[in-house]
Amino acid sequence: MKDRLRQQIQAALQSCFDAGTLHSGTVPEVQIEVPANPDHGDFSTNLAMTMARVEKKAPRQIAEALIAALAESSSLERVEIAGPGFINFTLAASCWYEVLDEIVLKGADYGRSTFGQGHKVQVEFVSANPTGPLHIGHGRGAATGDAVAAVLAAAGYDVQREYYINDAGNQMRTLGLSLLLRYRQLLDVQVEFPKDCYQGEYVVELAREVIKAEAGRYLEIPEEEAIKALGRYGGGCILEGIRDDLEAFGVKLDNWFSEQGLFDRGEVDAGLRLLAEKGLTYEQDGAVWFRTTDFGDDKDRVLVRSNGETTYFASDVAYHLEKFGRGLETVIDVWGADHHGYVPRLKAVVAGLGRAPEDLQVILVQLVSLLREGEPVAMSTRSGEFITLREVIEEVGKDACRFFFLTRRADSQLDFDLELAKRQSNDNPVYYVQYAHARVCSISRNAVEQKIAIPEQGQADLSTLTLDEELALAKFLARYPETVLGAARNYEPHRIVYYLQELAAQLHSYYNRQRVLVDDLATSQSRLYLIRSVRIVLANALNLLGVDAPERM
RNA sequence: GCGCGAUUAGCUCAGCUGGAUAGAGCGCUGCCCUCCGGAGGCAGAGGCCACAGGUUCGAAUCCUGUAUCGCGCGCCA
Repeated sequence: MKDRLRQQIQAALQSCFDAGTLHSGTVPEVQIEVPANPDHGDFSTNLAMTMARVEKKAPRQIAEALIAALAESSSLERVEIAGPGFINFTLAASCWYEVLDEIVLKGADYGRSTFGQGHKVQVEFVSANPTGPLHIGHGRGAATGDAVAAVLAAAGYDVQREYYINDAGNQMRTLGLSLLLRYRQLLDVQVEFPKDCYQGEYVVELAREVIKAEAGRYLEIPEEEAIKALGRYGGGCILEGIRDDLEAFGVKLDNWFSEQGLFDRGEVDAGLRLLAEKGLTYEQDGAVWFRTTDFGDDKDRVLVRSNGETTYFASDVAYHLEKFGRGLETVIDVWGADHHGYVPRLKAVVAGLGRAPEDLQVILVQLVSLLREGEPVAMSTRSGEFITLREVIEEVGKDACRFFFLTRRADSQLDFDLELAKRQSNDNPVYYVQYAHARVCSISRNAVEQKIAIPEQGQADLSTLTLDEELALAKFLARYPETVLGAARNYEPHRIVYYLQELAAQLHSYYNRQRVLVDDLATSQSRLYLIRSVRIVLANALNLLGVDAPERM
């Protein structure tokens, strides 16, 4: 709708140039927006004001010339100049009826676009170390990454969802050691359990399983060997648990990428060599450094420690080299906000690899504070008393959990109240939105019972949809595709959440004011057609968030 | 100390990349079920968009400075 109007305006502009009523000759970008105030029409443009300078003419004069040149069009009901020089357009109702036909025609595809067609992007998210179960913060990262990926896919991008498994660093040794120590304790060997080992109860449980399966075998073999084996075993078990949790959370990854694999294939060495060849590294104090300061970082970073071990950062060089080697054009990493200091150095990596820094996008996800009836729920990773994602899913359900995680922009802190998330009332936005969907389904069921046929695509006589709130609904539905696109381009899935809440509100309001099923058959049918469109958009939007659209609740 | 991010209604937050009279939910006040699901709706009160400058036709939005808060600053991952 907006695009069509834009073309009309551009054509009018061109004919103004041809006729000499305007003479700057350059067609600027035509910005069209939906005015906040409905009295200002369906769309408005500030074109006359932005052109005032080059045209050396008053905005209103420019606007008049433009309007005069606008081709006669049945779709434009009213065009007027307002305020300092806005041009406001009001479209005929028939335009909005077409939107409904389009929605019903496209169904689940309504809202999808080809904007990103041909572009390969990857969203890497969660990527929690396999040293402990996923906690609530990982859950927010998962919901965010998954929704960003979904929104990008809807915008036409070719999207991969990936989990990077940190299975190569020191933390795997620490896990092995923690496991071995718990194992010894369970077998009545007196040992001290150091602070920097993993404190969580899950380590004890893992140790118990090891005993069940292999009894006291690890008491006999050399310590380092036992640590290694147990680290590998424990990491594998924990990763399985993570997979299960993500599945329960409705997150499907396309790829699980192992850091260890980078070493096994020699890609870490290859990455280091590449940087060296480019002259981006140097040796100092026995360590190898990357000149990240050349690319705006605060200080240079170590790739290879003086003891010969590579750093996590070296793995990341290899990993991102590998990613771009796959033909990905944009790589999106979703991180906890406490890692924000890491952004400049990874941007430096990307630049050092010869890519534009924008080819790497980092989405920082802020902390989640867990509340219960407004009171903070204590959690501390250090003592091992954290709330796992699994527990929260089991308590409040996948849908409420995902929805709440996405109600705020990623980089703002989130208070997540468990009791509120479970409540089944209008305090709770998840139910509010899902209920709108269920309500529409319920009305449709009643229609079927009353033998009122819901019109097929294109078969509805919509001229009975004359009420303001009906046209407002259609207009709002028309904005869904651009909402999806905006969410994709900005990596901001919360825009979908706000859209949903607004759409649900309009639907509930309409429901309370008007009956859908009335005595007049034509009116009933056109209204059924309208709410059918609403249902489609609600379902599509919820689907992007990974939240179910129930027919009954 | 340096860097990053924030600051919008009593509370929690949006604000469509610079537009017209700044919005929503919660909370508060008062209403609406002879009605397709009240898990709902309507109305009201509530604002110096942290502060001070600047950019321009126009600023919550962009720039500079100040204040306050959060986070980060290892040859850890």
